[in-house]
Amino acid sequence: MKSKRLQSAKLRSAAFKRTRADHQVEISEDYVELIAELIDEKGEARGTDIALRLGVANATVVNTLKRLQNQGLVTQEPYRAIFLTIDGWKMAEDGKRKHDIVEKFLLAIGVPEATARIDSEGIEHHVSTETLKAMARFLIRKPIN
Amino acid sequence: MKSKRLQSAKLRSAAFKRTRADHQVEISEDYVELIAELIDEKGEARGTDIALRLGVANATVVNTLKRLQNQGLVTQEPYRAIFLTIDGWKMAEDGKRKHDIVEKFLLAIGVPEATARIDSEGIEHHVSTETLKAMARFLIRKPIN
DNA sequence: GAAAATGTTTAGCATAGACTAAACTTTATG
DNA sequence: CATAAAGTTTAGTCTATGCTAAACATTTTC
Ligand SMILES: [Mn+2]
Ligand SMILES: [Mn+2]
Ligand SMILES: [Mn+2]
Ligand SMILES: [Mn+2]
Repeated sequence: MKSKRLQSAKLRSAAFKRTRADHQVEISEDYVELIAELIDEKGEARGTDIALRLGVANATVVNTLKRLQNQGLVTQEPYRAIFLTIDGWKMAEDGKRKHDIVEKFLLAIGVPEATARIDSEGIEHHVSTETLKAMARFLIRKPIN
Repeated sequence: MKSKRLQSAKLRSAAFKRTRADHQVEISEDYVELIAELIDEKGEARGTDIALRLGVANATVVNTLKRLQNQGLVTQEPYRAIFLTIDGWKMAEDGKRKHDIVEKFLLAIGVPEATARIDSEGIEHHVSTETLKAMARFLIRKPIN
């Protein structure tokens, strides 16, 4: 009982710290995933399309892309389309895989399609490898009915 | 086919917008839930304990509590404990209920305990009423084994 | 009850992510 | 090919969340 009390602050803060860490990479993940999507769909990713799909202002995209470039996830030149680096592609693919599993999993437990699309956009970033595995296991055993 | 394309930017941005909205209330939810927890456990909530459990600096807690006070979620006086308003209690209780369902649900699909504790801290804020219902349904049908 | 320990606030700073408005560049159109 | 439209960047601002270091207040201890 006492040991549980004593550890509880440390245990508790570990969870909050993980959530804060998740939030730091969340935007990067969404951007690269979206850029990959646009390249796949339209052949190239332009700032305007990113802004439109994210629902943010153009200037916000310009700002964030600068950071992604500093992080080595994208390359860009003025007035040109945006490209992903090797690291960017890797993050995009991992992100898409995770996103798909989470969304399909929500559908499998009976969440309506529109809601699954919306909720998975936020949930995906807080799902650890172990939870993702559990979701994937569930999907194998009990596919979408 | 075309209509899907046309709607896709709007549909896509709706999901991102919801996630951004979730993030705006996330910290408030975690704070009031934690404050309720401390009051329950120790009889009162002090800044230091909040900081310790969240894993942030004391000054950060002071800052954030000012905002929560402006939002009408807490009341406080210098060098005194922190209290929840009616609205604060409501948010804390709703938050705890949601958090519990998410955590138990993760356990039910086979996520290890430590991981369920950590992941639920982030996931809880992105779970809509419908998804929460689906999780609750699942728990009734298939309780933790 | 004075000194030390603990708790709390203030001050100053940094980064991320959002916005609007204005400037500039590229592309399309008449 | 000149002008209009569309796309992109820059500049300036705001809020939220975090930090450290220093000041201040309360509580405990001797
Ligand atoms: Mn997302
Ligand atoms: Mn919670
Ligand atoms: Mn939380
Ligand atoms: Mn989140």
